[in-house]
Amino acid sequence: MPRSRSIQLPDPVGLHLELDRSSPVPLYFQLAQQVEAAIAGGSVVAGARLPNEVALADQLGLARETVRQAYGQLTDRGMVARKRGVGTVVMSGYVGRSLGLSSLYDDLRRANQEPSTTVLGRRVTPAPADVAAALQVPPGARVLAIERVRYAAGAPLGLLRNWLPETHTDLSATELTEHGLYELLRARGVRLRVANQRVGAAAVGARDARLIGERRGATVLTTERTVYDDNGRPVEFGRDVYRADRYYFEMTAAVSAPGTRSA
Amino acid sequence: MPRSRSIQLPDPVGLHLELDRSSPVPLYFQLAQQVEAAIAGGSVVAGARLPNEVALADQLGLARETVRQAYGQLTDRGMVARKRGVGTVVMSGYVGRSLGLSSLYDDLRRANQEPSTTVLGRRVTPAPADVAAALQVPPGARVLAIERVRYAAGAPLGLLRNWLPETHTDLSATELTEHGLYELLRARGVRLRVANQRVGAAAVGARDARLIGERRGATVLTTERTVYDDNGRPVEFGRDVYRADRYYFEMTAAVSAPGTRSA
DNA sequence: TAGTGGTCTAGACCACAGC
DNA sequence: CTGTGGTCTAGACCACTAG
Repeated sequence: MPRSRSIQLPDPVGLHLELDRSSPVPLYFQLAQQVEAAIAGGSVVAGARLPNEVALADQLGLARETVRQAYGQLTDRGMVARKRGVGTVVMSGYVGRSLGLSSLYDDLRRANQEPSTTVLGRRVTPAPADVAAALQVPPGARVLAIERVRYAAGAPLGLLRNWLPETHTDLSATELTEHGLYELLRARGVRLRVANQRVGAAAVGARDARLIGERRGATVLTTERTVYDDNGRPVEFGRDVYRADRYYFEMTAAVSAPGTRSA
Repeated sequence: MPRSRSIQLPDPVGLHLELDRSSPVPLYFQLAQQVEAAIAGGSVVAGARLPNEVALADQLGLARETVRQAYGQLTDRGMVARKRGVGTVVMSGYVGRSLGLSSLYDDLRRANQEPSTTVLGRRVTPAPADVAAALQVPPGARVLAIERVRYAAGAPLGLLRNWLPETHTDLSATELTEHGLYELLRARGVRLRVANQRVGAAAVGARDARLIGERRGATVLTTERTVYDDNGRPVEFGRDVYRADRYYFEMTAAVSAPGTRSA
């Protein structure tokens, strides 16, 4: 039985962490980011134990709750699992790409797939009934309808159709060609909060097929999505169609239950 | 009619909440559940403002952080949005069904669709290479392979194929007919923590088509999934095939960023 | 029994929104 | 300015796991 300073079997991992107390970025967030980077970067292996809360709080001069908040964030994202009496362990199988509000554009860019976009159409038009319902505007209200094709590695990946309420009818085709839609909205001060998405499969129609370089009737992945801002107002409704041979969704879900604090 | 206190425009909603301090269920969790029930039950409408933290903490005799933890949980699930200087507002468009570890079985039961299951096969077999990799066992290791068809409203919905590591090779066909797989695992003390899932679309093969009452080549929604327990060990690998005309995935995602605390 | 996370408290100060 | 949530502290006590 080892006395004071010797370490046990699954020894806590060594991390060099540096917090900037003068930064506007919250301390718990800085900490979470750095630990996440260590995990994603491979410098902390799956199965490794992270330092316990008390020790880490002490080492960093933080309160224990602050460390817990950071660790809790990693728990929510499924990067680590925590158990009483045991510790905080790095999960295996983390794919990193939970279904956030990052657009496909962001995803691909991250994967160095060099995505590009062609804007097929951009016009202000009266909202069809289903779009109006999703955007919570009166049927026939002016909305911006956008149609784009996304390419990756030079070949078409999917067809993106978006509708935006009147507030953003001034988005230009140029902007849309060069930036992701959510990126543009964020730049305009829109704070995206929640997305509801429905993912299904279908046989593609003739026109859509042509646009994405498929045969009519080919299998495609379809999504329908409404995104809300922090006022709870719908800011985008989208219907996308992806080539099944070139795209899939990947997501990570972590359970939440008592004993599985969110922070 | 309440007191003659003059309220502002979007007045905080009235909730009758009761906490049981002697319960083993954490206070923040009880609170979150009750508020969620009020929202889901429609007694609190989208756009309504919830009581502010300080007032609610005072009313319930809780510390503010405890109330924050409850509200934070609702924020994570996309049910409410919170803004400094404004308050906590119930989001519209909440579908309730974020991609947790609930099985399709659970989902359908919740929707009163009366699901049923037929176990087509259940055998212990050497793990194929891909399954072994996902379950992190040596290729050829003994695993339990299950094949089931899920029915809803009397018609086949999808084909479920699961592989479990040696620990649970004793699950019986009877059990699997009567209970969801995750339900059975939980009953055995397995604590599911994280799932990685990949959703795609494909044209169904001849054998699978027959099993789900489709024509060969019909469009199906496919998923591939690994579920991990709280030790970070894989406890299930699954490949499912759903009829595209009868099933889709629906999920809610909430953004996380500083200023959007997880709790 | 010792080590770990889980819950909860009672404060403090700050940042942002809206009047 | 006031009201709201966002962050942080420094404790306390409890519950679970492992040796």
